[in-house]
Amino acid sequence: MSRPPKRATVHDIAAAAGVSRGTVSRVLNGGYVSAEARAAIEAAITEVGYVPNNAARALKMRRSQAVAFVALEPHSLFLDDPNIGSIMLGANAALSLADHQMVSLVVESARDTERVARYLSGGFVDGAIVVSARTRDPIIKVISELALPAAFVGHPPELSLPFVGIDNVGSAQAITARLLAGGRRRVGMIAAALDRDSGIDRLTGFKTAMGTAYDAELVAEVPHYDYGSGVKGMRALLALEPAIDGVFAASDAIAAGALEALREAGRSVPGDVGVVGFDDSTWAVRCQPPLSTVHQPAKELGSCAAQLVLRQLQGETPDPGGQLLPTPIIWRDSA
Amino acid sequence: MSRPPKRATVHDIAAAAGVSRGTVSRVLNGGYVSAEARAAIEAAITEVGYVPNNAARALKMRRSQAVAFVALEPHSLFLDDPNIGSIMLGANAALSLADHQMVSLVVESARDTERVARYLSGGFVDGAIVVSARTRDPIIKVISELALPAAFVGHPPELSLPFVGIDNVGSAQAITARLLAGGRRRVGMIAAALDRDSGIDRLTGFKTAMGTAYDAELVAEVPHYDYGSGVKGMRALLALEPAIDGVFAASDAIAAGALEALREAGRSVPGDVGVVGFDDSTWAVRCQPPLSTVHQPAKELGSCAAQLVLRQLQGETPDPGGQLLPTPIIWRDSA
DNA sequence: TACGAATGTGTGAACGTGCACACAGTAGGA
DNA sequence: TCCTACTGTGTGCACGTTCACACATTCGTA
Repeated sequence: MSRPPKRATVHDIAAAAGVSRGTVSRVLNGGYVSAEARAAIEAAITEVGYVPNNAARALKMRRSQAVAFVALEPHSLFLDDPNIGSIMLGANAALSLADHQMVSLVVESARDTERVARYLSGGFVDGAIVVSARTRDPIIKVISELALPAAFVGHPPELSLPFVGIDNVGSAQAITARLLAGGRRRVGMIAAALDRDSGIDRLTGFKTAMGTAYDAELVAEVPHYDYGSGVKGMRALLALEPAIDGVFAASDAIAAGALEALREAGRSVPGDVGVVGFDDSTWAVRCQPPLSTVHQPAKELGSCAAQLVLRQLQGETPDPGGQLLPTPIIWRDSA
Repeated sequence: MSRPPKRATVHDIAAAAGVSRGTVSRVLNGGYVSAEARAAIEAAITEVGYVPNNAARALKMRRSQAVAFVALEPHSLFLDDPNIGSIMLGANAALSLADHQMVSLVVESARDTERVARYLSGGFVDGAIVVSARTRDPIIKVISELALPAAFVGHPPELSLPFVGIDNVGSAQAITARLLAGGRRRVGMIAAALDRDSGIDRLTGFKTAMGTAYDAELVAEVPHYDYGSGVKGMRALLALEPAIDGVFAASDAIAAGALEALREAGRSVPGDVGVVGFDDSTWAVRCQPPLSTVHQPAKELGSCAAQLVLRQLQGETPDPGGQLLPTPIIWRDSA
């Protein structure tokens, strides 16, 4: 193992400028410094090529000015979820404004879990934004034990931890209601990810909107929010109820798959069957016909989560209730 | 600003176990320790709830066991590029095996550039993987000035820095050649991102394959690798040359857009027009018909870049020539 | 007996930073 | 004149860790 080359420190600056370390520190961090001393030190800084050592600063200050963005289940997140990129960019923008560095950590294997837990607890970050946490994930335990300032995107796994999310129940209910208002009689749902709260909540919203018309037979359960699941789910629904005339898909990707299955079966959309999705992702506009769907404010989710962490960093005790962002319904041609 | 709560240190362990700091350190890092002392210390560790302080360790060791994954231009990267997720996961897997933490940094604004440069130079990371670098990006300057062990995914912006990529020229040439072998006469290209080397190289490969049949008129230039650009590009080509019977799209997303424009124009694929893409992303299989395309080994690109950094961390001087990964052609139905 | 090697433990220093404190000089008001 | 306030600078210590070194004990062997 080779050690990195030695770099200039405040001592070197002080020696080059003919002052003491303290004065250099005051130039860097503010304080009473004479004009001559300041000029000499600033010249010395560029001369010796000084870059501050974050590790030393973090050790002394107990602050790293960095916030982790922890992506659990990144495999499905990065490959299927259309929102993760926007959430990250939203969080980064908010942290950037507060001069904090966002560092994304990916937890894929058990090995990752342990290492990330060490990383979070080791003083390299001041707080964490956690996406896609499942209840009882080991990372959550680490965060609450360390009392690390944190915010969750999505439903809170522990009631005491702050989070930001969307009202999956209400949104699902609203878009289903609008589908029904169009005069549809036999309306089904392709429900996905029923091991996640988002999946469960969307199903709950659907049930609520359907009321007495709800028929458990007309719910096709699929594992993931992806295109392939949509194709399979729609085929299953068509086999079960050929007279189906409306479908709420738990995601846009599923809806796109459903359109494909409907095309196979020779049904027209929205003529024979109305289809609505969820997410307002790139899928929605590229489908034929474009999807009516629920808009997810992904960027805002990211920036709100970042704000939640930043506020804790400033000593505020966060509102434990969490925060739900509005989700406008986008009406296009598919229903 | 509230300070985080005080946490247990090696001193606390030593006090609890009735030994000295040195012995605790030997338990943690290896060395001669008696069985009793070891047992007492291990009990004390769990008792006081000790977690090592990375900042202090990094300061002393001049090693953080972390490698940065720097995403430049994340806006287009995270929203348009289908490969970035796989590249990240590949890099993370390789780093994870070597017990290194991957930390992703996003550079979107000028403010980010400066902060990330500080972060990279501050001792929080031992090396960096850089994706989507443009020549003369300020980050590149920082990396080469600091002599930070680094690897680039994509073409090298400086010839002296190691990189891993694919042979864009050769791949574009190969798939165009196979398109021509099918008997197509009037073959065009939708070329994108001509300010990036990948975009330029794919165009060069196309020209080479076309040889004397190359007609600059039949190249539609579009800004990005996305769906919308594909629709516009194909419309332009159709307007220019209604008899066009083959198209090489610079990405799968563009190819998908081209299919849409062809459907609008009432052309059948692959009957009237053959279409090939690039990337082998999720677009390729969800299109109707599925796309013939060039497979990008995204996961391998990530893991190779990680290896390149890890090897430098172990003192090897890297092969400055870079490394090109094979890109198999996937033949489906679109041509 | 004496010596070196192997095993086990404690102490001091250092990594680079920021801050509390001490100290010096000047100015202003009671 | 003395006390206080303000400006400017230097010194020592602490953050939590690792490592070199010193020291102690046991054992095998010349």
